[in-house]
Formats: sequence, structure tokens, C-alpha cells
Amino acid sequence: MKATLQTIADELGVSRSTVSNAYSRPDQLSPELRARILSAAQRLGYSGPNPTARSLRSGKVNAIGVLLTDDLSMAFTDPYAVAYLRGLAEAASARETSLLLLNLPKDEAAGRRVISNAAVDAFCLYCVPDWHSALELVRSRGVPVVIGEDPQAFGPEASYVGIDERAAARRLGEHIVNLGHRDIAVVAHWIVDDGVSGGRTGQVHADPDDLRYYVTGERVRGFRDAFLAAGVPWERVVLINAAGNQREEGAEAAAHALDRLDRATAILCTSDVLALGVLDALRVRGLQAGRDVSVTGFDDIPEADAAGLTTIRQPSVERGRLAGELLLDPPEDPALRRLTLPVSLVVRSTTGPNTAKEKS
Amino acid sequence: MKATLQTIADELGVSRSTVSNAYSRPDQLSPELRARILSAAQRLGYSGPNPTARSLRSGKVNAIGVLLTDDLSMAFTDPYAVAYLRGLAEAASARETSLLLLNLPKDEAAGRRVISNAAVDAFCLYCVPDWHSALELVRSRGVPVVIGEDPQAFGPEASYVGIDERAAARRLGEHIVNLGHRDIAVVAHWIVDDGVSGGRTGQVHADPDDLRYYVTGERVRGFRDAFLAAGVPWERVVLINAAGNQREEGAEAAAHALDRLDRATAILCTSDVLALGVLDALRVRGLQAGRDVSVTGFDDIPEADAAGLTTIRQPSVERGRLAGELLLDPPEDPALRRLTLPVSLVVRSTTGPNTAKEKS
DNA sequence: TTGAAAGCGGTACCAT
DNA sequence: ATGGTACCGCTTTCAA
Repeated sequence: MKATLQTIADELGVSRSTVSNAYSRPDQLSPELRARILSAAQRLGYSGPNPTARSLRSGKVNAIGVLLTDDLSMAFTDPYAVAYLRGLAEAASARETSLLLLNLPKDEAAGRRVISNAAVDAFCLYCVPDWHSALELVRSRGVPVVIGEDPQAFGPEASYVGIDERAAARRLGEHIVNLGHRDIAVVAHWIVDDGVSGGRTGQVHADPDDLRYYVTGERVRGFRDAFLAAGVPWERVVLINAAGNQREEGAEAAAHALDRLDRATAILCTSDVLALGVLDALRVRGLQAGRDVSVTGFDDIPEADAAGLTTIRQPSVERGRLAGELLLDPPEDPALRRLTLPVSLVVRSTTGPNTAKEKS
Repeated sequence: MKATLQTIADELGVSRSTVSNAYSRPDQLSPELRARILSAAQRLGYSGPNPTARSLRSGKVNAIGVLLTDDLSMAFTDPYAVAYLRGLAEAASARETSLLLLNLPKDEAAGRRVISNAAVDAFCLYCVPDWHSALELVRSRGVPVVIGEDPQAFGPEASYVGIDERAAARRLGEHIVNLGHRDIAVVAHWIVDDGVSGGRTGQVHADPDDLRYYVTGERVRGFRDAFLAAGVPWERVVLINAAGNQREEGAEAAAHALDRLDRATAILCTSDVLALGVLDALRVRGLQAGRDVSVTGFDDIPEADAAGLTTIRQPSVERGRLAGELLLDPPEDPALRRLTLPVSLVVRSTTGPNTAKEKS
């Protein structure tokens, strides 16, 4: 039979409470008794209080649930997501808390089960398509939630750590129009979607106000804000959907902006990863970024620097770290549970003045 | 007050068992009663049975514990580790099981607490330094364990999914000596370590039989096997420690093989990531891989193909997937719980015949 | 098909 | 400093 607290208590002729204290409140009993208990435990192969039983009684699990969409590629492959997760893990680890990775399957009922069954003290939502049906269930669990994207998604009771996506994107747009660009393409992922994948890569005609995925929507709207302010009508912009947020898909998307007569002189992307793909596409065509075509990204991932990519720098690790801290050490003041972090425009070599001759 | 099973039972005048059955055994009660229960639950804001209480009673948590070393960079940054984790998550997700990421802090007592408190049905150990003090505690938890590296690490009761590291490395070594190379450098990480980091990058003199980290040890020994069989004494090989398993560190390590009079004509690395760094170092020096210097990696990560890297292809995702399956659906036959997967030598363009003039 | 009772293995509180 | 006693919220026989 597996050893329990009682086993040890019986062995030593003490009470369960005392054995429990030996583990959970060492100051509540004499050092020598504690030593005897611990050694008896060792001898009997008792590895400490059962975590589940302890959690049931104490109401704490020491785990944060992290919701991920079905294929984990996003969580592990996307540099921004990896940075975020690292920050989150850092904050959690500092409080001896673990991360429970919850993979939401395509099957809705199964997804609900996964959420219902998750033994966690809190949920962290980031990179989760905000229209996902399971989110409502997360709320009904009644545990603290922190969100990382749409500040409205969960109502004001949820903590929030994010950036002003739209304003940030606008700064990129302004940078580009200030350089004289008027023939502009925007490469974004998840503009269109079938609820599962990001659709096909290619030009689309979409109203920026209708985009379903919050982050992409805000960034595209931010670009548009800058264009409109400079007198560039949205209809003149070539909007290209990337099927996913990967480098190859950025390159593929770029083809739709480059291989046409009215080639864009600037390509704005909703992520650095896509922008790196666009740069690949330029290279293949013998075009030079910053001279022939200007390119911008978003995030400032490590690779952006080496590529000379003009982008928005955002504190990715910090976003995760703060999310974890808000969950585990919530400040009294509700206002401090809603954080909008600053970003900065980083101008490097992939953007430059428009040198194309005037359009006829 | 938070709603419980009892709340619903009282509301409807039925027993707790019946409410419980409504969730856990739908076939045990009439559909209409079940519907009434579910709708009452919805109305009262009851999100289903408390996961902790359920786990305590049923003895199942639906989670696999994944041990990670302190900084998560290894788990999230290393392509092999990411692939492995993805496979593991896939297997787990298919069984509605989650992954509990356990971050082992540097502080030993805290690490023990993290392991003791982890509510999991099983542990998966990969990429964990095998000399880590906490491992013994994992065993004493008495739950199933699968290991991914040293097959001996946990004794025969643990499941194991791995490859014959040594034989695989030997094939790379043979490929190199068959190409006529005799001036050889080996770049490996974690040859030396201070228990926390991977030490300094630079040449070291170490006996392959003494290396502490199993995977590196086996791969280096495999290289040596090939060299000895070809008459190349180990003393002639330049062994270089890389402080970590990252591209930059590979480049830095390569300097120690390239910037010397008796430059190596072949550099064998214990991972693709390091090898990519070595290729970077060659490029900087105007050397051509496969002509001036031959380079090999290990793993066959996605980037290896584009780089033309000669390497060993191993089924990384599969390793993770099988590990998960062994944990969740253990086969009766113990022999089937110890899997050694096949690998293959992939020859690309970074290796070629030794063209250096004979050494005097 | 439904209900009653007995734990699952601890922790918290209060008494001693 | 140590022990006694509820009770955390559910699942699981077993009986009705």
C-alpha cells in the first residue's frame, strides 16, 4: 500500500496534524520531531503530502493554465509567443508555480472538458483566437484571468497586459508615408480565416473594421489611420492575407505585391516573422530592401536586428512576466491590473525614401 | 458561495451522485434529468465538477509533468526540444491530457518542493541534465516515468524512447574519415559545466569517457569510435566546448578550430544548431563548407536542409509522441516500453573530400 | 434509474 | 509543541 500521512503518523505514534506540519509548517513543531518524521518518511518511501489532496483542502494548486490553440506550432514556433511564454514562466517559477499547457482540440466538447478539468489557480490567455467558443467557459470557472490581446475580451474583471496595437501600427504607417511611399502593400495573417486555419495566401479585399482577429485588426487599422492622414485612400492599398505567421508564408505573400506591374514600394507586415519572409522574397528577385522596396515588421524579435528590419519594438518577455505577476500577486488597485505597455519605433535599414518615379 | 455538486442537487431535489453522473457517466441517468441538471448548473453558474476534488477521488489528474531546467531557453529555443515537446503535446492532447511544465529552480529545496507538489499522472524527462539532484525525488513519487536520454538513468522500470546516440555519431565520424579528413575538430556543448551553465567556450582536453552529460558523451564517444577505427588517435582531435547549444556559441567555438595554423579540415558538431553557427563562422572567413572545411551536425532540424548540412536525421517529434503514448497507454509487454528508434545519415553539401595538402 | 454512505489524503482551527 | 475534529468536493460501491 502506498504510504500516506497516516502511515507515518502511526509509525511514530503521533497525529496526522503533526506530520502535516512537518511538511507545511516546519516552525510548528520541534526540530527533532520533525527530523524523526522526515526520516521515517524517507524510510517508508513517503514522498510528501499528496498534491491533489493538499490542493483540495488548501484551495491552491500552484499552477497557471495557459490556453493554446490546437496545433502548438504557434506557442513554440512563433518568436513572440516563445518570448511571452518565457516571461510568464519566469514569473510563475519565482512563485513556485507551474504552467499547465492546455491544448484546445478542434472538437468543441472536448475543449470544454479540457478547460473544466484543468486544475489551475488562474488562466492566462494570449495568442488565443478571441472568438474561440471555449472562452466563455473559462470565465465561468471563476478563477482569475489575464488576457494579452483584446482588452475588452473578458470585461473589466480580467487583468490585462498589452500594448496599444493600433497606435503602434500607426507609427509604422506614418514612417512609411513620411518617406514618400504611396504604393503600399500590407501583409497580415489571419485576415481571413475559416475558423481553423488562416485561409489562403493572396490578395483580399477586406474592410479593416471587420477583421475578426483582434491583433491583426488593430494593426491593420493603425496602418490605415496613417495612410488616411496622409491622403492615401485605403482602396489604393494592396491587402494580402498570409495563411499563417511563418516566414515562408511571408515570402509567398510578398509575391503578390512584387510580381505585378504596379509593384508596391513599401510592404508593411503585421509581424517580424512575415517581414523576414518578405525580405527573402526581395532577395530572390534581386531587389534591395530599403532602396527598391521598403519593408517593416512588428515585434522586434531577435532576428530583426541582424536583418536590419525597421519595426516596432514591444516588450514581449515583459508582457508575459507581468501577466504572471498580475495573476499571482494581484495589486489591490484594479487600475493597476490593466497595463498598457510602451513600445518604440526602431528604424533600421529596410526602410528608405521612395525612389520610384512618379506614377503616371 | 461558490456552487458545488450539492448546490445543484439541492436545487433539483436529487442526490449528489446523480448530479455527478450527469457529468461523468451520462448513460447512468435519463436524458431529460440530465438536461435539467445541466441547465440548472448553467443557471447557477456551476462550471462542472471541481477538478481537484475529482482528481483526489478518481486518482487521475490528466496531466503529464515535464521537467525543465531553470531557464526555459532550452525547452523553447532549441529546435530539437521544441519538436519533441510538440510530439509529446500531440500524444497528450489526443488523450485529453495536459502538460504541466515544471521549472526546476536553482535552489535545490525549492526544486524538491516543485516536484512534490506537482499534480501529475506521470513524468517525462528529456533535456534534463541527468545528474540533477531532483531526479531521485521523481522516482519516489511512484508515478510512471519516461526518459528520453540515458536509457539507464532510471532503471528498467522507467519507459524509454531514444536513439542509439553513439552509433549514430559514429556514422558521421565514419563519413568524415572516409572522405580523407584527419585534422578534425569536435564542437560539443556541455562537455564541461559548473553544474549550472555550460562553462566557457574554448578548447578543452577531456576524456570522452568522463563526460557528464549523457547525450554529448555518447555522441563524442561515437565520433571517437570512428576515428580510432580509421587510425586517427583521439589526441589528434581538437575538442571544443560550446558554452551552450546556440548558433552564436557554435560560431564562437568554430573560431577555436579555424583561427589556428593547423586548421581543422572537418568540424563535427553535436547538434545542428551548433553546426549552423560553425557555417556562419566559415562564411565570415570566406571559407566554403564542403570544400575548404567539412561540417556536420546532428538532429536534422528544418533549417539543416536549407543550409545543406550533412547530419543525422532523428525522429524528434516521434520521440516526444511515443514518450507520451508510453506514459498514457503503456503496453503490457515491458519490452515494448523501451524503444530505440532508427536514425539515418543525411549527406548534403557541407561535407566533401579532404583537399588540404598533406601535412608535413 | 436514483440515492445513501463511505472514503480519497490532507489541512485548518481550536483545544490542550 | 502536539492532538482532535471537522471538512475540502467529489466518485464509488451498493442497495433500493
